[in-house]
Amino acid sequence: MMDAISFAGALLAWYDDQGIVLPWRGHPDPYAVVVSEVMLQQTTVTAVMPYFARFMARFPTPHALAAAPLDDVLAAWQGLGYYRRAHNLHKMARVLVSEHHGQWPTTTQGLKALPGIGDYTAGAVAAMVFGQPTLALDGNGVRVLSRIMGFTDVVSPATPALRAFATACVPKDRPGDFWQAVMDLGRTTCRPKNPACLTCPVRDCCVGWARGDVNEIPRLAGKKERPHRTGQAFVLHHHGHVWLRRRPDQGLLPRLYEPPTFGWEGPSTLPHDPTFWEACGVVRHIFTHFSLEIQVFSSHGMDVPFPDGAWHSRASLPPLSSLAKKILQQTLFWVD
DNA sequence: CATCCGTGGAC
DNA sequence: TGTCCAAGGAT
Repeated sequence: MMDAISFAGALLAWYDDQGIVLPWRGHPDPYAVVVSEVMLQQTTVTAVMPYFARFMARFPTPHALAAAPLDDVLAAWQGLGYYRRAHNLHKMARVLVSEHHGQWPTTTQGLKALPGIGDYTAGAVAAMVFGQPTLALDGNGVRVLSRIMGFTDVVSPATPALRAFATACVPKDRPGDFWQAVMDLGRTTCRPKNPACLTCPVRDCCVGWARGDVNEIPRLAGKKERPHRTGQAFVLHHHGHVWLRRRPDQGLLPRLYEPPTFGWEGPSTLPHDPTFWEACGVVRHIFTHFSLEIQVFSSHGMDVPFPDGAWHSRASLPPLSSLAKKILQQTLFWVD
């Protein structure tokens, strides 16, 4: 496995030379690393940056997070997506305080037992915070390592050949830096599309580059096609107030608020005839597993027209999804 | 193991 | 405009 050793050495040399600084790097506090890792799940560094800064200012410690109302956490998360992460992070803080005396587990098994921490995040925290030579295979790790190996089969973090090569790569003395270097290389150079092989610091170790089939690697499992849904939304606003209801605890956009919507989450009948409302056009939104087109209707000063929900002041709106904000903006209701 | 979970940016 | 995709996890 001399290839693995020389690859890791060249990658770390590049990492030291690049000196890419990120706000959650070099933190002695595991909490900052955990928060950043959870935010970074399926989310770009660019998108995470402002959220991380605000979140750490608002909830500086696990104790502060555990003591905060869930609605405050959701408000800090709104717009970032995958809201179950916010629920899990809040739950994680409470478990840490109540069951671990605020002490972080230091093993991958212990970390993985916490809500919101899976295989990747447990390995990443164990390596970056506690210096353990664990595997932290995410999308970057799979892409970078499979290209270096020239591995042309369908691949995932569970693929034995990939895990074997990764194990041979991880330097016992700098496992955290190694995985962060893999992330940096994967984001800046070994990108999914248009990889910058000409300036790659580990080109000489790369079987895919030598063979010229980097763009065919990795071969990922096929994705499902996205169905289309349609529905309606009714927006009431009056004197700087808007009628909102809270979504259920589980499922899509859990516990976020929205104007009443119908027809796109299963069978439902319209409580009002849209004919007598003001049509405000449509809002389109793309979720991971379906696309959505909502017809938006608005009316002013009506009596309480929906069984659930309440008026909310524009000055202190509850946590809203990006979809809810789009719908409100469609009626020229000022949000954000 | 397949499905469900957001969002915005790049091309 | 459509498509892909980004430091995944829970069920």
